[in-house]
Amino acid sequence: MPRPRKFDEDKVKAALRDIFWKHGYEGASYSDIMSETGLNKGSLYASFGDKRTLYQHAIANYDDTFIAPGVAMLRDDSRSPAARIEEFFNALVVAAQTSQGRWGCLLCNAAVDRAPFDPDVETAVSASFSRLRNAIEYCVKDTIAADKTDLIWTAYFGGHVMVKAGYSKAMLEQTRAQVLGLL
Amino acid sequence: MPRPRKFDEDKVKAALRDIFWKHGYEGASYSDIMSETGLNKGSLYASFGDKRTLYQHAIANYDDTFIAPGVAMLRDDSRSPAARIEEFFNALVVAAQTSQGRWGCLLCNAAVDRAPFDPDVETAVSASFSRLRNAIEYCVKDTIAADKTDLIWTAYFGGHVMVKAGYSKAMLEQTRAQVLGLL
DNA sequence: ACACGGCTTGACCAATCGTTCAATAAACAC
DNA sequence: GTGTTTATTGAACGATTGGTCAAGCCGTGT
Repeated sequence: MPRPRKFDEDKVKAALRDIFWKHGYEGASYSDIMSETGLNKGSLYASFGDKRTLYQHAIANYDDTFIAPGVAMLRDDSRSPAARIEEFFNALVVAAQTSQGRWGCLLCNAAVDRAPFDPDVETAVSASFSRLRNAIEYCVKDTIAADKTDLIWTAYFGGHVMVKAGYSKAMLEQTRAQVLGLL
Repeated sequence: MPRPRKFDEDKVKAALRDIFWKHGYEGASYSDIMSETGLNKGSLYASFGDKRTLYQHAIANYDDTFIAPGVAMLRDDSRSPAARIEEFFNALVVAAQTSQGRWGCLLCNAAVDRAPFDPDVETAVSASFSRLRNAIEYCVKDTIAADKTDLIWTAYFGGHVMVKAGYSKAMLEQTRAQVLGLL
């Protein structure tokens, strides 16, 4: 049998996610990728493929790590819809005051800087977006904001743009309050 | 007296705006810039400066051409607030069905892919963003949505993210309708 | 102990990146 | 026409880009 790999595949994928999250697709170079993953190009190509494929792994890992739990939280009927939406928008407030938060949302970044040039990215991003939309729809379906799913949904991603533009925690708290005012 | 320039400065700036709008900062190469502006590198450097400066010209031109008229429209008291907000969000619906619309919003793109790495971009983008926010605030100040300025504002830019992610006209019409439902 | 075969390494590739610059072209003042 | 001054040109720069590959390493099954 062959020599086994000496790296942890999940750790490498998490590193890839963080690199592209922070630098964007074009902004992430192989020297960044090599130093952050601890692998060199040969191993990266042999194990994962080219840069486009690395980026797809990053998006998939982001979806697993951040989007899926968010969807589950929004669909958790044991808490009130308002509490769930509040927690959802808390992510924006927290993002505005942490350095990692300033990376924004990887899906949002991918939609802006990569989706127009890579159909696979467009497919993956819009799939995650839609899953989140459906979770919001489910969460608010029995409230007076039942007909405001898309508004809440787009405001959330707009908030991530504001975070990247440098707006403060206070501004995002206002947005959160106004969303909560809908229900 | 010196030899006069043989290019139209405004046309070059408009070309710069379109190039960065379409390709992003890192995605726009000098071969793109040269072919679209009709100038070669030497002239570009002599007349405008380095790539960072070219990008600033692009943002300034976008602000003049698209943001300033939008601000004026939102502040035009001769029409109803609802009509003005509707026209404002029409831009998203139109964007979703035209190829140029798929470029998204240059400010939004700049916030995502460049603001975190260039303080001058962050300053310019957040200034334009805030001008738009204030115009929305002015527009809705005497309506029942007077306390929903930030929600409308973030939803607008979130909508541009959705356009880049490939969502259809129908989806953005829904968002527009839900925004109009606020007032 | 030995040989097999995938894993890892680092040098190497052509292409392109943003930038610079010396040489040439051209319009004005005289 | 001549001289001055700036605009334009295109070649060249070093650095870096994403990608390849042959050589050696090393855990495994026999």
